[in-house]
Amino acid sequence: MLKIYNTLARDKQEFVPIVPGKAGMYVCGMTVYDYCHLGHARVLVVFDMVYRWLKASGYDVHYVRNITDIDDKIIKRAAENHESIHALTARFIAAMHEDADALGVLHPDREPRATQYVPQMLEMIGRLEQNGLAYRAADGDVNFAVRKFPGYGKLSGKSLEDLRAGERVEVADSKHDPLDFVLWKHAREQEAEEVKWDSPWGKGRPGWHIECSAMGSQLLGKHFDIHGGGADLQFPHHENEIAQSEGAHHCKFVNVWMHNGFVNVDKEKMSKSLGNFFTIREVLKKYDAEVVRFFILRAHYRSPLNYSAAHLDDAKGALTRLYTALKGAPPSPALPPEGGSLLPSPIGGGTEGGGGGVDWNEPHAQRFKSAMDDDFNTPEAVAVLFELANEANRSQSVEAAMQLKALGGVLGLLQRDSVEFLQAGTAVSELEDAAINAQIEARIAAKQAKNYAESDRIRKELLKAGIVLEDSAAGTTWRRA
RNA sequence: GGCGGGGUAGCAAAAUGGUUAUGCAGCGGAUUGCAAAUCCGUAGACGCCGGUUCGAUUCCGACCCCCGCCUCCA
Repeated sequence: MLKIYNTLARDKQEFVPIVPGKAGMYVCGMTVYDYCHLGHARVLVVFDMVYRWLKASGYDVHYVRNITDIDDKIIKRAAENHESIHALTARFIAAMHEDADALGVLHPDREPRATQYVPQMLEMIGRLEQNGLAYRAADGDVNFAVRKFPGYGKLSGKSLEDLRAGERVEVADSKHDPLDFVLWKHAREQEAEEVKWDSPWGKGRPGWHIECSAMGSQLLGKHFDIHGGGADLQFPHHENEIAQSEGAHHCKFVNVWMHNGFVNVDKEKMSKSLGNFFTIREVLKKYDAEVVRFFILRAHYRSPLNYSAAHLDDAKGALTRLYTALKGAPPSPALPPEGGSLLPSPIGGGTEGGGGGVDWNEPHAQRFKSAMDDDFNTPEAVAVLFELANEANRSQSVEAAMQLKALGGVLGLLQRDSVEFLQAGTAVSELEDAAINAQIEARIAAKQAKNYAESDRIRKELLKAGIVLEDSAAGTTWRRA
């Protein structure tokens, strides 16, 4: 039985899908005006893990992750670059896909862009106006009237009084209430035609919050199962989504709200404004993408995750242990189809996923399942992986190794060939495989001649270049430190 | 100020009212020409003060400290 922490309830609750056997999930994705940083990586990986676990649990999942391709920052950046917003967003959407693929993130079922759903947004704004929840302000904007919506604040646990008391926003005169937010922004003279759409309220463009309400209900229905995003979206973004959706449709919007914790740097949230962010591609120059994925999944999704080189090194060492245990495992039956990993057969049978299947009756798998069912407790699930690695090492059991690999696959990990992982490099100037092998040959010759001084010299030299040699009965192998 | 989340061994990170988390690092041993890897064993913890309890890191209360949201933000 899967339990999920629901922000709306402030508690873990049993997941009960609206339609038995199906799950609809919407996650707020990126605003594409720059490269994704590690904070974005966390959302991508965390909800990819949720998506995979729901699938592994046998749900027919419909996963929607949107792209915000029209907003103030995009307009600003495009103007700075002297390029169209289309050119700008196209570039960063491509970059985001590259980053997501590298991290083993499966493609969502749908990836709607805000600019493709303007008609649906207009329709929704019209409904809100009809329902007396939207009004046209003096400046031409259409705003949502927060105080007309009774449930406002239920997600974030804020009351309108509290919000007003601590108010730090400069009040836009045109708003009836300082907390009202914009649904439709009137067009500005100087703006490009590209960012102007016709509407019953004049030319303009959508406010940020309305896109998720419109796309969510369009693609998943007016009422769906799971909505996720970073913890910083809880308020106001998700609060506003609820107000818009429920205000327009008069029915519950989302059953389960999930929010992932931040990536921190020196205990502070990684963010653009603080300038303490690291882009995914920057980090991937130094660290293997799977190490980054493992680093993220090793912490619980709701906990803060502190980023530092030392922590990534630690994650690398841990993942190396897992892959080392996989050395004796048979090679993968096939490469995964889309940048990710094999999806093992769903719990309770089924053959989908082929040879990557998990034996769910095995004790480790049962513990793994219990952990994942307990609000996606990946740290616990990963601990089970290490116990399986120990088992595989101790007993030299191929079954244990295969089970390890299969369970790792549920998290999108451990699907590469072990040697490939252990020898994978990331630095620019590295020894070629041929050079390494030549050195190894030379060392073997020295060893056979009992010239240990020479063999040790060669090993030390390789170690300086980051190459660790391992002698065994089967011969000498190498990996990168 | 309002609301919310935390403080676990050297580092990272879970669970749990009484019994081994787990990974890295440490220590002892096995193995190795020496190593590495691996295995076996071992040490080390629950912010502070009270309370409940036969027993609390785990429940309750006070306190100290950290972080987040309240403004665009994953």
